[in-house]
Amino acid sequence: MMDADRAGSPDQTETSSGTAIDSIYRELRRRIIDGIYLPEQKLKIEHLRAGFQVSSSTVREALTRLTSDHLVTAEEHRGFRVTPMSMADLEDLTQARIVLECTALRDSISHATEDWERKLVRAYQRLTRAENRLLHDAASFETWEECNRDFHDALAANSHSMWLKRLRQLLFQQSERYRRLSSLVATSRAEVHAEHMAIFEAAIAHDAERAAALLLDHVWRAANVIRDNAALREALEKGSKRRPCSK
Amino acid sequence: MMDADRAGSPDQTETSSGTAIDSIYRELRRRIIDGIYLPEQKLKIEHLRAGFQVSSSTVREALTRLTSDHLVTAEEHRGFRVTPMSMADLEDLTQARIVLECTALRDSISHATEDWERKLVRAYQRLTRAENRLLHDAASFETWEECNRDFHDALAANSHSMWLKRLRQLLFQQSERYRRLSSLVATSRAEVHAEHMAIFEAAIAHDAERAAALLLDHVWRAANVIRDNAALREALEKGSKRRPCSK
DNA sequence: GAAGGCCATACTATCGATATTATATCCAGT
DNA sequence: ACTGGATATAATATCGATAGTATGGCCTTC
Repeated sequence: MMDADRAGSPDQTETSSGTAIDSIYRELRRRIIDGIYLPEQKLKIEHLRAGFQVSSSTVREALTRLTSDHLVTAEEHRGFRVTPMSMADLEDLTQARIVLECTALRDSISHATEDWERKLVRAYQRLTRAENRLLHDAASFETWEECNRDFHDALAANSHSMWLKRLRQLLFQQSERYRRLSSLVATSRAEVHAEHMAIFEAAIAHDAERAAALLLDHVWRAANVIRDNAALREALEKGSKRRPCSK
Repeated sequence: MMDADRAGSPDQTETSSGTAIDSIYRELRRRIIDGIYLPEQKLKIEHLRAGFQVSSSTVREALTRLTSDHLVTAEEHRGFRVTPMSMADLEDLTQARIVLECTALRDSISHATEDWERKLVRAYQRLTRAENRLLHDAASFETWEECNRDFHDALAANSHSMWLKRLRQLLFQQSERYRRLSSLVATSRAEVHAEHMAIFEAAIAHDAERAAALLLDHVWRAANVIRDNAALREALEKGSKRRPCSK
């Protein structure tokens, strides 16, 4: 009844996920990261319920889950809203990311294995292709972002610490919000690619210190690019004090 | 402001919370950390609902929230259960904690202010008292744990990075689970107190490197104590493979 | 004309019941 | 006996409705 819309292939066990909560959770997450829902925007249950054609409880649980990702903030008796963004938060986030990303990378390298390196090479190559394509095809941004995420995941993947990886991923997701906000069209692609390459090579060479230092720079610069670019957008931030319309 | 839930107000942080979900959330969290609910134990909604005299939705949301703390794990169509514990996880957790605790402490010291130091002194003094009391009053363990938490919170409190503090707190909470599991009766109290004192003095002296190094040792040793003590309990862990009865 | 309290309105929190899905049980077929 | 599968059972996911709270506007009062 409810999933009649995407029915059709009997063999396929559900495209996105079995449970409605989960698919709504994912969709909302996407919208928040993509900036479709703006920071501090109110997320009214009734409104979303109607949009998704599900019951309020379902939306409610999806929102509660988003709270774990710190993408949504709940206030008692005042419902849910998109977690705010600010330059201060970006600064903070970047600092924390550097700690986790670099630690995880060092750890990865110190446990280096054939298998990990193979995967890292693959991720790097895909990213390289995506970065080349991006030079003349601005529409492939989506793909690039995915490859970028996979590459950074791959760098950390070999760390034995699930906790480091888990927390790292949480922060990375947060940083994606900021990256989207500042449509980083103006970024000098070449530089970013050079940074990725340098990190990759240091990692493959098992030079943990060098790799970590390069990664530190990389994360830091990316944040700077966002900050500068978002200088324009900051107006938007300040403007959001006047509570953006929810409808 | 918004996360004042477990802040250092010793007077009243209580059940009187406006919403039912929240009070059940807290109670469940307490039970899990205290080990009343064992690792991997199934948390059946219907059973809890009856116990708390509330509706299933309420319990469900409380459980979903616990997922953020990684105290509860949800599997699709298979409900919720207490997140497993293992020696491997303790190892991992300790490593990650060291990174965050030490970074936060360094950061705290580098921004040192009068006010912070005052608060740190107070927390240290309370902890000292609690540790003395603990020598002849084993029942005051509860209090000690609270003071210990406050002291470590205070060490990190002056860091400007909300993210570091947030993640640090998450991991600290996790470590409390392990501390409880191994009723650390046998711990040589004197040593622990000496470690606390040394960290405190280095922090007050603004010797960030020394303080961080001492804290590293402290966290590491605490984990070792737990591991050794829990060697006995490990049987329990292995035994849990045979899924503990959920009633 | 401004401060303060009261009511209508809009949501949220909570409920109890139903639809779905997994797990355990039991029976046939080899 | 043992595997395979149909059915009963137990829990979960989802629903739709109601009880409870905050918020903003309106009216009274000074």
